[in-house]
Amino acid sequence: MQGRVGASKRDNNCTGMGRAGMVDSSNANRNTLEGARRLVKRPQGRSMDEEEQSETTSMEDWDFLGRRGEKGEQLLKECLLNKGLTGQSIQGIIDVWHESWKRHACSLTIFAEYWAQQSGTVLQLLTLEQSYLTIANYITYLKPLESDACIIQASNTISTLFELMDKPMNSIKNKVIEYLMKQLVNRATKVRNEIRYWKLSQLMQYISKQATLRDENKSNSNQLTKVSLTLIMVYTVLRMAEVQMAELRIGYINQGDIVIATMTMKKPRGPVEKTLKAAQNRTICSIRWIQSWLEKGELRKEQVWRINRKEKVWSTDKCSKGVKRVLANAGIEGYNITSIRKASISETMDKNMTQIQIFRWSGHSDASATVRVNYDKNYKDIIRNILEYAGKQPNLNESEINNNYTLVSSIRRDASSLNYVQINREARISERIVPQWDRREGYASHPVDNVS
DNA sequence: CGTACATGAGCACAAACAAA
DNA sequence: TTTGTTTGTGCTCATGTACG
Repeated sequence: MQGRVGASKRDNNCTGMGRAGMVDSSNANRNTLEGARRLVKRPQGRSMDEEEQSETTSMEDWDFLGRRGEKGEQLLKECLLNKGLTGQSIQGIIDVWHESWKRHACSLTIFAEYWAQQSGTVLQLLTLEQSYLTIANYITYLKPLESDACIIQASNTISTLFELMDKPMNSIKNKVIEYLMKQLVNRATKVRNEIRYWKLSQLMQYISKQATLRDENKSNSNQLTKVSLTLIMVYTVLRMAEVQMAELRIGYINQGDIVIATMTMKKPRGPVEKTLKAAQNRTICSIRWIQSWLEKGELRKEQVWRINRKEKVWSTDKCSKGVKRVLANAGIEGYNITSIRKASISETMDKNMTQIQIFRWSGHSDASATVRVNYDKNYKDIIRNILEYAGKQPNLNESEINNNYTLVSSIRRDASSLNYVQINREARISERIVPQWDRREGYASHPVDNVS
């Protein structure tokens, strides 16, 4: 039987959409696509296929039924099924995509519409030789129609699709595509402003004040969740999405230990476990806050924010908004969630922690490059001061500098954070001299860590 | 929810430097 | 001058976050 369960379901859906005001021409095009799909299907109709049908077309496999991404999802699955992947394998790929899946699906929908308009078929996509020509024409077609961000996304998505279809890389990404995209990408690049971040103390003082409310049992569960979430972000410098999918292990909470187990999606990716310890100051102790929150008992303890398909607790959106609320209440407005991470890291820098310690803690893999772009913005003014100072007092000798010690030392102290690049360089040199030194273990005990 | 915007890792390339 | 090596920089793309 060639009419697969999923296909017939989609057919129904399509006619439904057609009635909802689809223009005639595109309806016709859909038919060519559908027709081609059946043609492609037929030679593959083996006994294997029978098994696939039941497992790949059950209801919950369609994430975007009746939504924007529907045709994209359809296209992707058609292509990959025809490539010989099982439904389960495809689902595996989709699961890995996390946040990206939504975007890929929507973006592929645009491509599916374009391809249908070109009277293209799935079969043609499968046998396409020089994929970059298709991509290039597609990009050119989109240029007058869509925003820069949309076209960049479209280009990324379509090359991902071709990659998954095992087309050679040099037929997907080459100079033609690069040049076509250049203008768009340049326009989309953010202007690097100098931004002054808020001080962590501002947030901590606010939370500290809230602790009285907490102790008097006047905070509701919602508030406790938000503050706990914020504190976890401050202490662990995990990203929002990472905290949101985290599992809290509270077996040793009475000894003042909570383990946060999660996954990082940004590289270096993989499982991460961070331990929260009880802090001396109980008003801003994350353990105390989490404890009070759990005592409210509205959530299942081991899966605090986790969302699976059935049971939704706090989505990333909700978490993000909650934390922003806390920031706003603390008087920190107009900053995004990631600024917590930056504020935390900047705070440790101000306190003269060594760069290497900081980056081991924050999980950056190439510290100097990351910092160069993101965490030195607060110091631009200080640098300006230094330069101006040099201009005003060109001929100071050592004793005169000492006379001006208060000014100089304050500048020096603030500027000490600027030494990170040199410290890193020293670290690299040491590594070469002592080749047996293990990179991962060595950072903690290495003498560079003692630089203050 | 769909889309726009932002971030960060890794890569490729080029500048700078060193050695032949 | 040519060739080899190290260091620095910009670009790309996957993915996180914000916005309307």
